Amino acid sequence: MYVKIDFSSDEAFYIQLRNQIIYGIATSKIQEGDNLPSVRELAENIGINMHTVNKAYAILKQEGYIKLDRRKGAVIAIDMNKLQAIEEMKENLRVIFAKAICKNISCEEAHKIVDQIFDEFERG
Amino acid sequence: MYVKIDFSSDEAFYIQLRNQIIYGIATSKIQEGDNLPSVRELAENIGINMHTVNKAYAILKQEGYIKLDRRKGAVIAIDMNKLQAIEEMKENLRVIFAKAICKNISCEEAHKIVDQIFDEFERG
DNA sequence: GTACTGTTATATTATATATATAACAGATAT
DNA sequence: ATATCTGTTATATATATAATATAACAGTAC
Repeated sequence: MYVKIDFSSDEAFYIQLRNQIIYGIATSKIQEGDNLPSVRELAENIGINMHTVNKAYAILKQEGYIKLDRRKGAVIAIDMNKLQAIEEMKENLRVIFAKAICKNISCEEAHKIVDQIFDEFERG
Repeated sequence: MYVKIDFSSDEAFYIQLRNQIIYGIATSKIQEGDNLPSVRELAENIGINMHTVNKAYAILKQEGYIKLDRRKGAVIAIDMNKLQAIEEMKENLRVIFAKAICKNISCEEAHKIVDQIFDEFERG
């Protein structure tokens, strides 16, 4: 599970880090029960501050992707509240597909792209 | 075309405003050639600062949703660069569907939700 | 001229981001 | 017991972004 931060990106480090860990779970590079590096170790590896990693972990915990174990540290543990996850997904998709409609992207084209992305993740 | 800002939201005012104008275009409440209210007028109506509205307009212009006419002010004018729009859409969808896969939402379920959202916009 | 556009400049306040140093409580191994 | 590892909390600082305020500018229109 390699993590790379784009220091020239306008996206906050802790958001980039959170997304990459979510990508790791989606592509099965890390899975339920696996433990993440400690905040200090990961911060050292990436070259960012410990508190920035800690913020990413805190958000992943709050969003239901990890749990924190005093012994093992941060452990992948998906909170499977599908209804809630679907509602949040819908809200995010509305903005994206509103843009798509403005740019004349059809529902069929959107479906093709959805398949493409799911394929990407399933192939790792 | 009514615009409402959620003052308690953690989303920036100018982002909320931009999104609502995009929703307006996607639902055909406003269309190609229509002009938006002036920055001062809209700011007054919503109860926010002129510069915040101006920022939203500047972004909408940069993203290819409006053009600025010295005479008419801001006018809806979609820049139809589909390839670019599709690439941007893909990038945004990756994060959302990575989350979906973590939360055990299937590709089929995603497709259903896509249809739902496109329906919402087409019905207005 | 007067009134309307978006735009720019300058300044201020508040919040978010990222860093740094330090300490704490619980777990673990030596 | 001591040392070492967890996440967590506290405090402080620097920087960037967001939102506001007041003011002016260059076109356009009546």
